[in-house]
Amino acid sequence: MGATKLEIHNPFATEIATTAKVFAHPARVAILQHISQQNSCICNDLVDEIGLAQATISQHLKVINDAGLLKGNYQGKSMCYCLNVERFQELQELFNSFFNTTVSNCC
Amino acid sequence: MGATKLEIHNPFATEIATTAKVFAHPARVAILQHISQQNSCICNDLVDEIGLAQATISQHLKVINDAGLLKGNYQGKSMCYCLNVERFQELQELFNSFFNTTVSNCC
DNA sequence: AATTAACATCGTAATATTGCAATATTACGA
DNA sequence: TCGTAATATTGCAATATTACGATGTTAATT
Repeated sequence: MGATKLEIHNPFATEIATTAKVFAHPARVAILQHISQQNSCICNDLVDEIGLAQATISQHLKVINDAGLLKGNYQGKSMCYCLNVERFQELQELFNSFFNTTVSNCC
Repeated sequence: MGATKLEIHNPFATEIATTAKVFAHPARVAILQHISQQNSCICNDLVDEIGLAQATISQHLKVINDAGLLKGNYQGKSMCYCLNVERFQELQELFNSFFNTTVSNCC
């Protein structure tokens, strides 16, 4: 054995874990920060900015996108990646509901 | 190649990612939930509760503990695991500062 | 149509994580 | 101190993730 036993855990725990995974790699966090810091739509200066190969950045973008965190469209030849703020806030609330319902009752 | 290139990312991104990893497994989230839901100190009924082997639970507890999230002490023969609420809130604030500084400026 | 720029996808190697059995270790009671 | 219950550690197999070169795809430009 070795793989994660996803099916045995409660849906909320699974949802939190799935969401956390998106943020569990510094490159993805850095990509989100960079997209956020630009005041115009940004394409793959991410490759220069983050310092990983284009294929790798693209792969990370896919993970972020699969979480519903991107809105993209074509502008000329290059993609435009923007943050899906609504979804981002949804995830923030998910985390906060986890944090806020987890308390200590002993010691 | 294949391993995470940790050194190339900014410290904040690395910190968020490291923290997120703790929550990036449903078993660890479930463990935190369970510890939180008990009104007395809890030991390894976690094994029954979560449905993983004792060695596996112990391993996950180590990850959670390494993040500073546990306070434990011995009670009779068994460990008492409690949430370190201060640290937990610290991490919540860390996440929120990430969420709150990440915004969308385009599209 | 051919070229080119910007991405995406595929294949694969390197590394990390997960899970468990087996084996320590630790702390208590007999 | 011996036995036992609870937990930690070790070693290893299975699986997942990360990274990148090579190659495909798409859309604008020539």
